[in-house]
Amino acid sequence: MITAKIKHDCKEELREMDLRATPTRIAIMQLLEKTKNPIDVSMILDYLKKNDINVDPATVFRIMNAFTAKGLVSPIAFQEGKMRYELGSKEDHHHLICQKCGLIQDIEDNVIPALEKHIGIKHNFKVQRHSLEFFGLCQNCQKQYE
Amino acid sequence: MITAKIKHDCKEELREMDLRATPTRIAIMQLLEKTKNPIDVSMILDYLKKNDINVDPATVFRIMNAFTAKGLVSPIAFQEGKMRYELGSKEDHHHLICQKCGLIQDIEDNVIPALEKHIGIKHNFKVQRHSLEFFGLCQNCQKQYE
DNA sequence: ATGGTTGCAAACACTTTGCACATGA
DNA sequence: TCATGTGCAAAGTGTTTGCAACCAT
Repeated sequence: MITAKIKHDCKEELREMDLRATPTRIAIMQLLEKTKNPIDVSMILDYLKKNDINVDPATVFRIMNAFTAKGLVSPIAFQEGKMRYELGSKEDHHHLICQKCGLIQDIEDNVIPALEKHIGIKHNFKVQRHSLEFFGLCQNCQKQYE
Repeated sequence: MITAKIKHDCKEELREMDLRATPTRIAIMQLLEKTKNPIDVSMILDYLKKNDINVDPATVFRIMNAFTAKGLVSPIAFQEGKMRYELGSKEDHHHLICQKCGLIQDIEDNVIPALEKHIGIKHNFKVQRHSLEFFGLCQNCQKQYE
């Protein structure tokens, strides 16, 4: 039997987090859900504008900070001088970032947890979170240099 | 017998890279050499001011960009919204960053190269560089929560 | 009704840039 | 000498904040 795929109600999800379900917040949640890659504030603004929701950038920053504080999203910084955000706090995946076309792929990982344990023991450092990204060339962009 | 520890002449090092050895650049090189942690521009400015070298921030940014372009330093971004720099392009170490006191420790690593090879094979992604940092609590700061 | 949210304007931090002047090789 | 480096001022991003108006509950 196939388990029912619960299409999560963003409105519910927000209220559960003590956040009021405003149109802007709902739209951002929907964007986050349908976007696989970490997105930044300007991408969010573009999306909202396309959907006739005209918001001030400051509001989006405030929303993303609220979402982060509630653990709804994880902030992640590539080396761009700005923050990106992705849904949830999926600790066990990392990113492959193509330096040419910007493609972002997720990769699963099982070696970092072991490394964290090792660090705890050897360096007496209590790891709370980590950040691991690989920068390079995706399959497509490699071809163009052959 | 002890191998002679060559105290590298910053002036030489700069000229070898086709960079003119100005007092500011020499001082920054010296700071980088004696500082173990990655440092940011404001730290560099503080240091220079203490040594009676009064420079414009723009100049320091230009210098760090030049150093980066020549491979003298590696830029590294923690999650702070600014760049830090460390000498050389030591690819095989990572950082433990204490979220409470800011202490930065280096750790050696041998597992990432294997992971990169695996990524190349499995995902057809050509890794050029990576970034790995662990955020948490150093030995000292852990004690204060006991 | 009322406390959380937003718009707007201003401010802040980091970084880059144009141009004239200064300086290292 | 003269290409390179610097100071200064201005501008460009990304982000935060204060305050009055607004709206979800």
